[in-house]
Amino acid sequence: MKNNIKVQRAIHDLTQADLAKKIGVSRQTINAMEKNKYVPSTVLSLKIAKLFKKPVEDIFFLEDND
Amino acid sequence: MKNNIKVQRAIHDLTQADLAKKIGVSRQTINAMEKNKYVPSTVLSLKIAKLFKKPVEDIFFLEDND
DNA sequence: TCTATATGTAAAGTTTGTTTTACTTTTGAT
DNA sequence: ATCAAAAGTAAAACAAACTTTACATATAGA
Repeated sequence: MKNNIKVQRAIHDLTQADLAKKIGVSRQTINAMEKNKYVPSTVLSLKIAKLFKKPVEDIFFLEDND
Repeated sequence: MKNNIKVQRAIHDLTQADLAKKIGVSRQTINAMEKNKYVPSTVLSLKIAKLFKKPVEDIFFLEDND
């Protein structure tokens, strides 16, 4: 799975730390998500999508190996 | 977080085992999700949404305590 | 009622998400 | 060139997702 959180952050002018605070996770969690180190929970993706006012599918993308 | 997987299954006439097989998890995982035993990964919610041809937000819902 | 299929549940174990702390590297402004 | 803020990274520890096995309960049809 991939995501475009970094782009959404840029659009909304948020640092990783800002975003982390807003959705209630650590900054490292945001960083790891952006670097595709792991797959976040559905609660996290829903929160991020809500914050950025986009559907989950516009931010997180399935890949062939998923 | 809540979800309406059971309803979607009914609409598509799928058993828990059917759905489990289609998205590549165990039947108990589907059962536990329906009973809100845990929060699935974003890969799972994307796959389920894709299968049911609905946005993730139409199947999974944030609650106040999330 | 008998039987098959679907669903619920539980425990143990493995894998993976997430936090915390801490340090390094990059970037941008002065 | 310097400095501060932002981003990258890593290891240890903990929490949660997910699997496997196994059994119990429900439901519907013959």
